[in-house]
Amino acid sequence: MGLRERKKLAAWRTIRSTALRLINERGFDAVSVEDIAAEAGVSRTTFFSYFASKEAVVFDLDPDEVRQWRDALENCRTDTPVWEALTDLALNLARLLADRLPLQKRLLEQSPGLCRSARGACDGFEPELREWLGRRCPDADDVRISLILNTAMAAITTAVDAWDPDQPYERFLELVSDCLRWAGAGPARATS
Amino acid sequence: MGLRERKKLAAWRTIRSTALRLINERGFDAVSVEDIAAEAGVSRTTFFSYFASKEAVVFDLDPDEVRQWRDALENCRTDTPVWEALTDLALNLARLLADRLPLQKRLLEQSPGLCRSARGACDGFEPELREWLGRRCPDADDVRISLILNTAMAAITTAVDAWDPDQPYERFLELVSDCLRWAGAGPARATS
DNA sequence: GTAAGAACTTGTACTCGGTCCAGGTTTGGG
DNA sequence: CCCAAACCTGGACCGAGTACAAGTTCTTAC
Repeated sequence: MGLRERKKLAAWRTIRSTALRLINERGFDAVSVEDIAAEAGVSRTTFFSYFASKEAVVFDLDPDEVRQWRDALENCRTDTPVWEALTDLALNLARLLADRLPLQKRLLEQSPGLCRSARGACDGFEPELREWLGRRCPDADDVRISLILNTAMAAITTAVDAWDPDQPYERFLELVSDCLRWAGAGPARATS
Repeated sequence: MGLRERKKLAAWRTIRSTALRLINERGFDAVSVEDIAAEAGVSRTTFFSYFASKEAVVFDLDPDEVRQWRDALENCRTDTPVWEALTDLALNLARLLADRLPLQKRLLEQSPGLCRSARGACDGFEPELREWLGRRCPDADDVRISLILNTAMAAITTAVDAWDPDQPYERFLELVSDCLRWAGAGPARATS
């Protein structure tokens, strides 16, 4: 890894941690991109060369995390039913994000403007997950694949919504697991 | 209905139809709020007093449609299983939106910026639907209610995504119906 | 070691969405 | 007919995001 790459990663992390600190202190809407850039010792333009939007600085994954996530996708067991494997992946991901998710959830609660883009944050995982699913269920058509994906996303979203970030993280993992189990079993059966 | 209200509704409809015409001609990103306001013979400020955002002018419901939707919610049969009733509601809503949905879908395809807010458009129905669901399943806890709601939304979203707006609208209704049936039955069972 | 060139940063200027407000106009009720 | 409330308007303002030209720093090939 050359000097250039190392510097880039360092800059990325500086900007991100600075941003999270400021936003944590003052709230998302009360911090401008200028504030973040200035405090991180970088220009506004540079900020936008690292993050596609102000929201992205809250939701983007660290390159390390991306690598771990890809590994999890690769080394996923193939002998279990799809929905179980999907649940494992989700729990895996949840553990991967344990550091930042409580903060993110707190931010979501206090500034509704972020909620919209939170949806978009999940979309980052979508293409790879879809490809994985396609490999995993070669006989399913596109609509079914999308449906499985979107249902799983909905379950995870529900877990995030329902979770109180002051509760221990274990509680969140339970929620993810529960929601996926319920969704997997089908809402039509569970209700009168 | 007084003159004031009638004028307001007329203005709402003028702005909306003007906006849809322009956006349809030039694309969402190539039309500014100024353009819309000017063409509708109204000021920019007034535009924002009618619509909360530029996206809203594409997705907001006509007051008439809102009334019809509320009616559908009220007069919903209570003797069928919840998921079936929910499916009926969705199909009802889909028929209600038959006029504009093809256009909306075409816009979604061509300008990805709209996709984000499309999610938010569904959120408009959420509070009332949630209340309806709560009345319908008094013994379910909040998380379960959310899960049912979000799963249904995911199914509908999937149907919208999968639908080609050049296909007849009947095809879309089928997709909605199919997606809700599959999601209701549970993705865990349908897959290996 | 150095020179050419790619990659990165920066300031500036611009567009556009969205908010705020003060003042003018219209409408409805009494 | 008149007053108060509701409505519309222009203008000023803020912040996100983009474009670009000029400057700086790293890489690489010689």
